[in-house]
Amino acid sequence: MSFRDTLAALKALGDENRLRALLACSEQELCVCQITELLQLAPSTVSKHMSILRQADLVDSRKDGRWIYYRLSTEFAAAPVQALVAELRAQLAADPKWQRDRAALLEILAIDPEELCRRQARAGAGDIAAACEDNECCAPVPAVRAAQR
Amino acid sequence: MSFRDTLAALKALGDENRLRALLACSEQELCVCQITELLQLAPSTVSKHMSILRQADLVDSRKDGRWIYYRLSTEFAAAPVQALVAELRAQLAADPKWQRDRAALLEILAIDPEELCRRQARAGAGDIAAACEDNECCAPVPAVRAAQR
DNA sequence: CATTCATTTCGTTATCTGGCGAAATATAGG
DNA sequence: CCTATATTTCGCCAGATAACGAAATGAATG
Repeated sequence: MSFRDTLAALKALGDENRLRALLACSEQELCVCQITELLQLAPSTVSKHMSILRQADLVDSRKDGRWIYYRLSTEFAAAPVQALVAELRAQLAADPKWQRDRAALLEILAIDPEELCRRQARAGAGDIAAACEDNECCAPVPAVRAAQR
Repeated sequence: MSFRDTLAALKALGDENRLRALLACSEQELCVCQITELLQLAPSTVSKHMSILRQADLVDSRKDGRWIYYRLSTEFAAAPVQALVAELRAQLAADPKWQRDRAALLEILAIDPEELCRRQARAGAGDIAAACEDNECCAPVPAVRAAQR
């Protein structure tokens, strides 16, 4: 656990979307399309973020067929960060922003990943972005809600 | 302690020079010219960094005449970060990079701040940068060593 | 009250980073 | 083997950020 490693971990955590992704993965194992749905970003962007988190030893990845699942690293190389994430989860339990993510996550998890990917493919580009109006948070799961109508 | 505050703290820590400055300040109270000497950056740059650390509630500042002293915040608003910094200091005790900083810090602290500032003013621009050759770390305290010859 | 000087603020510049879409990769199913 | 599809890699662009020097600020000293 060197200075360099610690710095990499802190850099990785110092981005809003990566922090949200990490916290989500700390709840339970998630595949890229689920994180994509949560963060409302392009799959390529999410992939990049997860790659950064993985290189910082903050998440582990597991391949299952076409899907790749990410989860909070069980034994971080970055030990100081482990304590941080634990504290973080405890502290943020009441935070509205994180609560919204948790709620969205429940909706996402209710859908079969295969079905989720199909909806995302159908949504295409453009529709999703338009659904997000308030800048305070990311809109909860447009593709999901669109499909519910 | 909100998501937003935590994120600000993590962003603040995700810069190499700020992390070094914070760790140095966690050892003991330091004025800007001392941190400037440690990091080998322009005073204005250091001032900016310390401002970011202060806004993130990671350091406190104290004014004493013309000098402004910074130290690790005693009771961070960002509680999770407090645990992190404590862990960090313990883990990094053996890290070569941090050891170099500690050694440089001892040299710097041996000099009266007033004398240190005078030397920095005399060194002017250009001389200092040229002294740093290896990219692995920042050269230890050119202004101090130059004066020792 | 003018000067000195430690620090901050401001404006500019070069680099880094996050975002996207298109193309590449890899895996399941026909 | 060929297609469909989940993810990654690549190339690019816009906005963020770290660095500097110059000018402003504010406190001690003559």
